[in-house]
Amino acid sequence: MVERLPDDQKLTEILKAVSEPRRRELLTLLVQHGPIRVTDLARHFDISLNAVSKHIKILEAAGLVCRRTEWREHLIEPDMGPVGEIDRWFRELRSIWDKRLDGLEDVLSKETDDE
Amino acid sequence: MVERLPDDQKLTEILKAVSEPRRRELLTLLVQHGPIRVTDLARHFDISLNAVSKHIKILEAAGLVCRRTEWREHLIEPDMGPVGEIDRWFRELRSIWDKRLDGLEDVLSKETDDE
DNA sequence: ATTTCAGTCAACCATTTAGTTGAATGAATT
DNA sequence: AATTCATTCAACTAAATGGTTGACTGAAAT
Repeated sequence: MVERLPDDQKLTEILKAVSEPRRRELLTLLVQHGPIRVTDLARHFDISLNAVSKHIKILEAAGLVCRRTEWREHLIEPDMGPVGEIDRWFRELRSIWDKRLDGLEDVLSKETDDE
Repeated sequence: MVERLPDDQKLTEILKAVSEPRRRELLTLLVQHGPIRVTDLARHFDISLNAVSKHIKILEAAGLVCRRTEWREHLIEPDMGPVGEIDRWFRELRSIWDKRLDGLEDVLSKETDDE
């Protein structure tokens, strides 16, 4: 069986968050615009304010966004940090891949025929 | 309104594909193991062969995996290529962010308040 | 000729997801 | 006192998702 890494859950949360096109748009607007209120954010999209609010909660849970609340107004701003987790995963995967290919060269020198 | 990039759809496909923990496990096993048959792949997981088959199709559609079919036997092997798309997206996002921060310094000197 | 086998396809089910509308909250403004 | 306002919460709907079981295919092995 395949071992499940401990940070798997967090990585899943991050990846699921950014796999939604609208959430990526949201994120893009956030990095372009900087801190912005939920309502103003919603104005740029053709979905309801509520939908935007929910998307933000998901981004927030993933740590991709943080919120500074000042009574009614919630200032939302992006946090690129968690995207590094994705990068780390990718890097690890590639390292495993490379390691295997290195090992393969040894096998090739022995001429062990296997495809 | 927010502009939608043309490669958005492909990126979504890739991200959705890897956002599924089991698919990441599948991918991990693939890079560790190299080309492997669907059935052998499935043996490592506690879900049905059919479920694995479906996951592979999704990975394949995203270009993360390719398949060499030889009659009944389908040899599956990973392709890290598309993960670069994720990286590119991330990099672009960060570049926008950095650009904005640079601009912000100018704004701070002018003190033009605008939301 | 029958069975075995690797894999997909099809139909179905339960859960999650993205969206909606319609409250409720409670300070600030009128 | 009544209204406005920014946001979330709750309930609902439709669609997508991940899983299952049960065919089906057609060469190879018995």
